[in-house]
This record gives sequence, structure tokens and C-alpha cells, in this order.
Amino acid sequence: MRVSREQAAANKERVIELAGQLFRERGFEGIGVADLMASAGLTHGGFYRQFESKNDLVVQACDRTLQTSVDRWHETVAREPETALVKIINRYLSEHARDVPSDSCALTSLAGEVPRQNNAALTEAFTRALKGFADALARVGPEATAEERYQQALTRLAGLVGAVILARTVSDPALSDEILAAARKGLTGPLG
Amino acid sequence: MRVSREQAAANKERVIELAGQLFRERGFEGIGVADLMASAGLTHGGFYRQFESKNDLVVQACDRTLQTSVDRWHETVAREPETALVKIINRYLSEHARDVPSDSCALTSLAGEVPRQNNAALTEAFTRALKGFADALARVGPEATAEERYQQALTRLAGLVGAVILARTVSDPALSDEILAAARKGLTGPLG
DNA sequence: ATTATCTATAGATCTATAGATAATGC
DNA sequence: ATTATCTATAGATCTATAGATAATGC
Repeated sequence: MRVSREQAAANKERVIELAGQLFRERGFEGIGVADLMASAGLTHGGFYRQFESKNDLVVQACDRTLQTSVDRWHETVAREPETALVKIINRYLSEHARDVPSDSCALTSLAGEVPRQNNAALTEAFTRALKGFADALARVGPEATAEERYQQALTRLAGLVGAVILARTVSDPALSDEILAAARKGLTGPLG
Repeated sequence: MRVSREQAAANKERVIELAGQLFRERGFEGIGVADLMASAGLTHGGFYRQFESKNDLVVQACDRTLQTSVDRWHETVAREPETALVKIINRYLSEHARDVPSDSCALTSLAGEVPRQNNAALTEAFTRALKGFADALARVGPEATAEERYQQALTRLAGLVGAVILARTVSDPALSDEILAAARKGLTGPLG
């Protein structure tokens, strides 16, 4: 029954990663501790040695997946500053991002639930991530001043998040594609 | 115990209206049938004579509140076509809309949960409403062609929804205000 | 007689805990 | 000896239903 410390740490990692995917796919209340642990090949009783509570896991899983996304944006900006804005926008508004929430930005699948969770650490994690996303965008916007680039980085981020959410909401596939295409076009150039 | 048909119909109306507010405030799973009925001054047993299921109420409540919002947009467009775009944007991105989800557009509070509900009628209601919002915006956009106005109506709608969601998510009040202000500015002028 | 609402409860599900078990690590 | 994981369960909550009750409406 008992495994080595190394194995236990790896198990915990696996639970955090899996939770990050399942929360994005089904929402915070769409997956329970028992089912999550079973998906990780464990029983639910063991959960509470690794995590203080489900809320604790929610924070760790979101922090993990958000930081991964923010880091990827900053890497893109650092590696190819000229094309980074278009790259980031096209990746964010891809059909894959729309169709596979478990593999796309947590802002699109979970931000709407955050204010209802009464979880200060969770709100902090999302706030920190949002600043990270905006900072990355502000480095590559087409606007003239830094102030304006930052302002429009916030607008672009809002547009990206909203477009993915709406594209997932509608039943009409052609309309869903149109939403993504329109936002790709509308958010790339100068705004306002 | 029993009330008149008229009173029963009024009670049903009250439940639908209240549900529309509570779902927007707490999410579909944030309010149960018993608590909802108690808030309406009734007991939960009576619910199932008026509604087939909780899912049935979810559809009726969303359809009601979404249609109300769409109608208000179209009224604004009809009454003051010159200033309608700015009026709609400033109302959508107001502090009141951010701070009182129970009194603002259901897209901002509930769209993210729709794809997870496995409820075709609900998805249809949101799709219909989204087309209504986009049609209203397409009538008042600053773009040259109708085609372009419709495309950018979708982008503007995405930006509006995303901005409210993100403004509610962050813990930093100044940042929250900045998100709203940036989107008000960035979404009003020509896009792309 | 009909029916809108009430009381009571079945059945499912979820978080968290208690105590047992067996392998690790000193 | 310690501890990661397991089995079992307490306690809370939620949707939906069954049957009783009392006022409406014919």
C-alpha cells in the first residue's frame, strides 16, 4: 500500500495535473475528489494526506496551469517579438483551443466561476496570471505608447477570452467558426 | 393550500424571474430547487407541478432574461441609432453590471457553464440570444460594409463579455476598473 | 371533483474523517 | 517507527417522487 516518498510526490504531481485538466473540462464542481483520485489510479481516502481540502487542490491546479500558459506567452514574445501578437492570437482562437478546454487557457473555462468560489488564494492566482498575460501582450501591441499598449492589451485579452467562451456556447458550428475568425481579425490590428 | 389559477401562474412567473437572478448570481448549481422555492415563499414539493425538472427551469429562466437583454439592445438601436453603440458598450461595461451579476447580461455569468450542461434547449436559447446581440451591434458599427459590421459585431460582443468576466475575476479593484475602461475605449472605435 | 401546494422521504452524490494495512526508511 | 494509501462511513446536500391537504372552480 505505502509507496516511496518519490513515488508519493509523483502521485501528487499527477493528481494536480489531472485536476487541472478535469477542472478545465468540467468546472470545479464537475469532478469530485473520489472520481479524480480514481482517474489517477488511487482511492479517495488518500487525497487528504496530500491536500488540505478540495479548495486547496483547486488553487494548486489553477496556479499550475495558469503559470504554464503565461510562461508560454512570454516565451513566444521573447523568441519572435515581430510575429508574437499574431501567433498568440491565432493559437488562443484556434479550433483546438475551442474544442479541447482541458488543453487550453484556464481563463476561458474557469474565470467565470472564480468570483463565486469564495477562495481568496484562487482569486489571487487568477489575478496574477491576468497581469502576466497582459504584460506579454503589452510588449507586442501595435499601439504607439506603452500606456496605450497596456490598455489595449487588456482589451485584447478580454476579446480573446470572450471569443473562446462564446464560440463554445453556440450550437451553430458555422457561427462558432465565424466568432473565432472575426476575433482573430478584429483583435490583431490597432484598437479604438 | 391551493391558490387560484391566476395566483398559481403568478407564482410560476415569480419563480422564473427569481431563478433568472439567482442563476446569474450563483451559477446553475449554486442554487437548489428547495432554496429557490423557499426564496419565492413556497415549498420545494410544489416545484414539480410547475416545471418538468430543474433543467426545464434553467432553460425558461435563461430564455427569459436573455430575451429581455436582447430586446433592450434593439430598443436602444431603434431609438437612438447615432449613439447606440456607445450607450450599449458603456452600459454593458458599467461598474453596476460588473458588481451586480443578478441584474446584468446572462452571457457574462452563465455562458461559460452552458457547454457543460448537456442541455440542447439551453444551448439553443443562448445561440438565439447571441445572434440577437450581434444583429443589434451590426446595425450601429462604424465599419464601412455590412459584412464588416457583422464581423466586428461578433468581436465587440466577445470583448464585452470577456471584459466583464475578467473584471469580476481579479482581486485588484484598480485593475478591474482598468479592464472596463480599456474595453470601453478599445471596443468603441473601428477594429482591426 | 380538481388541483396547487405541503410534508416527508427515497436515492444519489459529495466532502471529509477514522482507523486499518502494509511497505518504506531510519 | 513512520507514513502513503486503503476501506468504510458519517454527515450534509440535492433532485425527484409519493401521498396528504385544503382551497378553487365547475
